[in-house]
Amino acid sequence: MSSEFFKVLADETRLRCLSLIFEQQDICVCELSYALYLPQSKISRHLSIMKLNQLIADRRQGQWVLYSPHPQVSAFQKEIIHMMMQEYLGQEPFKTDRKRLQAMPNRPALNKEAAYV
Amino acid sequence: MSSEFFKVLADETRLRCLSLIFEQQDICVCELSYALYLPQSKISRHLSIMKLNQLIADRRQGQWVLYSPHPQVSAFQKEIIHMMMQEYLGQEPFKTDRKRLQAMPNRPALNKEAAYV
DNA sequence: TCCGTATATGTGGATAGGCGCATATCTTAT
DNA sequence: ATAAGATATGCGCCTATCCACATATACGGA
Repeated sequence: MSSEFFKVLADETRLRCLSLIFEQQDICVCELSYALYLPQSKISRHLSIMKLNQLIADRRQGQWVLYSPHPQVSAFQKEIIHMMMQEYLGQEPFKTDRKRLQAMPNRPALNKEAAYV
Repeated sequence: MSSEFFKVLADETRLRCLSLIFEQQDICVCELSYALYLPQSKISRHLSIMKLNQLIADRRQGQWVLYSPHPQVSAFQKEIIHMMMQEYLGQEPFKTDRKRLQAMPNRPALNKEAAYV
């Protein structure tokens, strides 16, 4: 169905998560939950929808599950996601999401290189 | 809400109508209904959603109501709509919609210049 | 092994969205 | 005035979607 992709984008929580994932490349659920200030279960469910639709991929990194852009996102989808980011990153609630993430103490994903050792 | 625009795009019937409207500039409900082979009431309702969201505008032309791209569609929205068209026009059901429209007998909008006289 | 942290998911409830059918309104032609 | 075509919308139904809360599972450290 041609509208599937847009259905995935038709929720603000998903747009907020998606933009952080495409920015950070690797980010875990608790970071998203902290940045968006929303319950973990809500974040997790939206991530699973985007994962089912092949927009994002996940891999376990010890205690955490890191989410990243799916390697098979089409050029079309990538372009739209980037345009969406260009349009919205300067606005609320996207701006505050970034402020909160920056201010998060002990961000797990920042230690992901260390975790490889 | 940042996801409003994508909500409007999250329905295949609306994408099919929208692409015809942006292609034809002026098209009436019965033409869309004929091209998409869907009940008039269904088309009409989806048009009203897109009109509410300022993606399309309508004006009465005698017996018909002609729909066209809304003059205040943002650059962002316009780009996404054009990318959507580039992505989908080569596919079904978009292709068949165009075939049916081309084959429609007595297309009202084709006489719109005559109607001005 | 036991605990704390991180994540996913079952469940039920509330709401939104889409649909078909019938009907009201508007316009033109007879 | 009446009829026919074009369009919008009220209504009820059904399904999808979103949510909060609780719970299950997985992992790492003590």
